[in-house]
Amino acid sequence: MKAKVSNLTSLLLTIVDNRGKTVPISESGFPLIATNCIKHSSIYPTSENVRYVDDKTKKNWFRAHPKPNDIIFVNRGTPGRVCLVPDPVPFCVAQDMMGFRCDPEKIDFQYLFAVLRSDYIQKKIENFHVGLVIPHFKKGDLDNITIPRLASREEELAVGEIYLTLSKKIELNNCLNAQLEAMAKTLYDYWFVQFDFPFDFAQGKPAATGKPYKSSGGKMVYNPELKREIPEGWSVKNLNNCVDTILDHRGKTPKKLAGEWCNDSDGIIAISAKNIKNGKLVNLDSANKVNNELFNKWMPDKLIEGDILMTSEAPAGEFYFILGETKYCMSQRVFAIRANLSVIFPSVLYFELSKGNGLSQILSSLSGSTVFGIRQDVLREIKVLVPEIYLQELFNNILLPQLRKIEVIDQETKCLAEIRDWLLPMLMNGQVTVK
DNA sequence: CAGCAGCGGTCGCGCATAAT
DNA sequence: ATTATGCGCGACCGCTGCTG
Repeated sequence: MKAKVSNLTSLLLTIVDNRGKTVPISESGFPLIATNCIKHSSIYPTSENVRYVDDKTKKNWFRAHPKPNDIIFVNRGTPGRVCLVPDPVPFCVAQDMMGFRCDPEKIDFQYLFAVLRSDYIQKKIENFHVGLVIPHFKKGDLDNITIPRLASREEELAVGEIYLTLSKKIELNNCLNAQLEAMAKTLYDYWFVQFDFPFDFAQGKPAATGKPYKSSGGKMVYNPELKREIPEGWSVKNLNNCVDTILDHRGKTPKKLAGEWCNDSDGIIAISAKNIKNGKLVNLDSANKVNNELFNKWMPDKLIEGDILMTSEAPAGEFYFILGETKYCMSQRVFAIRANLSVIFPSVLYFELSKGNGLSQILSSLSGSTVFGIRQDVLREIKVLVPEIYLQELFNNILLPQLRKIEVIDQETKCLAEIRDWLLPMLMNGQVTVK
């Protein structure tokens, strides 16, 4: 039986298109999103690097604005990436993308959205790339994109809804984690930046049930190294004096170790700077891998729980706290900082470096001509605020379970995404049907 | 010879303009 | 006016070759 297909353009009522002209930007106003906001990791556009347009521009400048449930399609850069437009519409769209409005008589947007995100369509779109330097998808080629159709609109809607339900659960998880992370940061700020950690003044020591230290008049002492007051009894040390070791395998390549990258699914992931972003490991699918033999040669000293991964350049100063899975190979541009447990808890050091006094020092210590980075000897000189050990323990007891929970939720999210992307093609070709 | 700093090249993005 | 593509830059990537 010949599979049913529809021409993409025949399914659309309108195409919102503001390509070819540059939107006048203002300091504030209504958000304007660019192609970098359209990612398959999110149903709706993200708001990274958003710019703004004023009211007048919003009203008069655009040819058209997207409406809720339109599908935003990227034309240039990574052509074919799509996101849905939420209700109400919280942005205008800049150049290099188009908004598809489905004809409800002909197709449900949920289904078209899922299909457009499938590997099948994404690969098709790749074949139409033009442009010598930057891949570009021509509007005219939309006519060449055919959308596979199922036996009935009900089935199509069900497929679209499965895709969206899984995607929404993934977003919910991400949202939950963002909140957990924000809570952790708030606690850190409250205790170690504002110094309002709980303190039992009668006993003269930190206690979970105590009063906020600084605002209750706890004694502060001026510290010349940090150039500000810190609680009495705390110290400031060079990072060098807070670590057991700093693992550094930058510059190692498989060739040098008489091996090669291995693409087996059971290979060990080699993490480079590009894989660490905002406290998470990212894009691990595209990371290089090594086999066990090479791994042992490369990393005689393995990573352990509590190690802090930090990028050294391009960009410098991204962090990841290792919990749970530790079997990673350290590739280019990554240090692993291992806390000296008699001085500082790893969780405290992680927050101090990535959120507290560390990051600004790291960023101001960068050097280099083409690529900016930090040298290991400079990194070791970074000043670290070391709280009283008992307070560190209190903090760690609260934070560690929370960080673990975040890790577990991230794993679940990853799993859901795998299921979704594995299921979609089978739903599309009718191998699996929804009843 | 191992460790590691940083170089040269590519990619993708925002924007502008050439082509139609 | 609309559509296609060139330009320049910063982010990023893999690797080379210097140095102790």
